[in-house]
Amino acid sequence: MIAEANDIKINKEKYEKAAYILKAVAHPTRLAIIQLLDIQDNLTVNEICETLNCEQSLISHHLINMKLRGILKSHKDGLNVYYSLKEHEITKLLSCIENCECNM
Amino acid sequence: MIAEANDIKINKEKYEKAAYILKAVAHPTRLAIIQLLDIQDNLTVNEICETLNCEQSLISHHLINMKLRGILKSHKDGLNVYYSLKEHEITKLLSCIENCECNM
DNA sequence: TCACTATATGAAAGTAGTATCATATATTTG
DNA sequence: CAAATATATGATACTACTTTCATATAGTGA
Repeated sequence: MIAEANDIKINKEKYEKAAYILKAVAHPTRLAIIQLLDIQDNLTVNEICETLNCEQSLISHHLINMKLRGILKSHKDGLNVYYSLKEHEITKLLSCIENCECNM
Repeated sequence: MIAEANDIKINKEKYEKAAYILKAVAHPTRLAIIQLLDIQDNLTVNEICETLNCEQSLISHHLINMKLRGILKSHKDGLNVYYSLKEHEITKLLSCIENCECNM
């Protein structure tokens, strides 16, 4: 067994947490939402739907799920609910993948 | 519609590719495999199984899938198949997520 | 060649994620 | 209060992913 192998077992929980976040992001529409909210904070559900040309209910499911996982935050004002990234840091996932040659 | 919105539509293919890679990685065992191979190249299937305390066939499925997606590479020598990361760059995904506060 | 080991394969079962639709809730305006 | 609008919810169907198991393949050494 290699040197740091034990660390890897111990880090099981770390990998579970990371996978939980990665799963929430590993979807084309979700990535588009993240990119969109990186460019501009506080977009309404409708604005996101229109921009991505996607049905309201589906976008709502995506948004709520990502909020649940701590990727997005939202606040309500009147009829509208405004969504933003909780951390712009998350967009680095995308650039990280773009820098990888693995998808060639 | 906001300024760069068209770019986001145009980048649809980019998001699909990125999601394809992210999906391959968004699993605790796969993350552990990646971390393991980051520490040490050229591990056999059995070494990985033993270290992660996981069944051979399951690990094999994971490895083959990640190889298919260009995340891993392998070469055979005798009975053994040695797997490595195709790009160590991919491990930055993990550190990127760790730096995010989203999973708190 | 036979037995042994390492890995891969493929089917089946189990589980999780995604899309769709109909409808509920909440807010605003007339 | 009724109508209109924005968003959320929940059930269902659909699709994709994961695990398990039995077995195949391929290489090694007696």
